[in-house]
Amino acid sequence: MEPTEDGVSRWRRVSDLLRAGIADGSLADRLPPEAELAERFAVNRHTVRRAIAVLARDGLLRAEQGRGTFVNAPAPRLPYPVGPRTRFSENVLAQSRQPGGRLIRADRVRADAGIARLLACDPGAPLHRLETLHVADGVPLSVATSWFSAARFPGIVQAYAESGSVTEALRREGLLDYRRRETRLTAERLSPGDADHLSASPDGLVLVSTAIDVDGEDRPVQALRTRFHADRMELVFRH
Amino acid sequence: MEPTEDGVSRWRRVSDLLRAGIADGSLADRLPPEAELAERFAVNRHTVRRAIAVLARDGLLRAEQGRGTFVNAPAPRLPYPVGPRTRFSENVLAQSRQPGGRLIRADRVRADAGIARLLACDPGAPLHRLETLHVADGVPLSVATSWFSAARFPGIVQAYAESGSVTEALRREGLLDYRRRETRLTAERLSPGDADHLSASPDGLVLVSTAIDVDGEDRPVQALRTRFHADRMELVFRH
DNA sequence: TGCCATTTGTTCGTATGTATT
DNA sequence: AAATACATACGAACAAATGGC
Repeated sequence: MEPTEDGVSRWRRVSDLLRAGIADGSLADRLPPEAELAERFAVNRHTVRRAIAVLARDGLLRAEQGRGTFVNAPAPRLPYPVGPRTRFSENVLAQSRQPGGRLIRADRVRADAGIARLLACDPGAPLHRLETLHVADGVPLSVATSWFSAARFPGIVQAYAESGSVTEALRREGLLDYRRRETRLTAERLSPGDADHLSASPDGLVLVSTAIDVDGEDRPVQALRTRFHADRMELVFRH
Repeated sequence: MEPTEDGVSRWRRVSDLLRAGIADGSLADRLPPEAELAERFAVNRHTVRRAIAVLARDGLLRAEQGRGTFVNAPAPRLPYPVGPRTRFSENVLAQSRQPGGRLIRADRVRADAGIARLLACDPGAPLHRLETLHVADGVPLSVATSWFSAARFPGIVQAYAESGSVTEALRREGLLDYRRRETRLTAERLSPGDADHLSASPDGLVLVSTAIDVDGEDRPVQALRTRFHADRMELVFRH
């Protein structure tokens, strides 16, 4: 028997092919019978069945005995406007959904070179680092890591934990208003930890936004690295 | 002993973890010794060695007997500012690189529902569809599909083929200026065709931008779906 | 109604690849 | 190098549900 040359098992490869076919619409509505798929992918029907089982567990497919296997329509992506005054709660409420969030982790770190440049502080400066999860109607949409000056915002962790909102936490720390200065975007694969928090398949994709928020004097107050689940939302920029 | 429950062999998982660590910078410059990595990932040293061998073959790592294993620095991402007046050539020139582009394909199509909504035209309206490739210093950065009204811009294909620039082609068709109204962003895996045009590995990622350009009277002139190679550039939004 | 083709669900057995001891 | 345990893959047969005639 031929080995799995690239370290990925056959059922997994078939599963990925099916997932891609569903995503690009070439497999619409109803899947061909297992026997036909087995022939098409040159694998045993067991292998096809295992691939289907995984996708069914993820909610993409639904197998009905005697009838066939069907493609579940995916939820549409939630539009997420990004601008100078982006606020997660407002964006979610604007779509008639219930926003929510929770603190995953908080710790104190020292600024590395990259963060120091973003926050315009000295490398090694003490920072609060927060890992937060953001949900709409109970569905996880994004995970964010944010860095704040520990000197300027000593109680930010406590304030966030109590209020569940960055805007409100900063207000309690004396900052009445802030705005987004810059957003940089790339795409990445989900890290295992993020996949866990987002209740997502580990081979999903995220839009990674690295952003700087500044106060009224244009001084950075927050560095932010947000991983948006690419299947669940799309970022919208109005120019 | 934990099995490979998810269909991916252990050396492959370790390989992916190392690749991710290299990508996000948590494994910089020099790798820890194999024995330490084996302990960290809770696998045998043989497994770590196999994982490293794969990455070394791909050029990400370089193992030197008796010294250690080192990370080869990847090319940095090209920053690509996006705003109301985004022009590919200007962005590339601003990074001291030589912009270029070529027409991959051009044909006439009829507007489907989605494009009709974007272009504010009737479904079924005749359109020119252009598939274009954009490069900097000979490195492919993005592939774009754009749609233009065939009635309003009858010679757009010819004009683009001759000038290699959308701005210039529209000018020849009588449109002196245009601007970006909206950009929507998601992330996807590379399609096989795009991977080919971008000279990229077929499991690479793209940032997918769906945008509308409008004329002085705010009427849509171009619908645009651009796939930016996520490893080669990052989109920058100033707010 | 019953019959039959189709399709998914289940259970054997057997062989091979993978990771560790 | 050998032994062990587990995961993956294939083949064959049969059971159970569905739908058309």
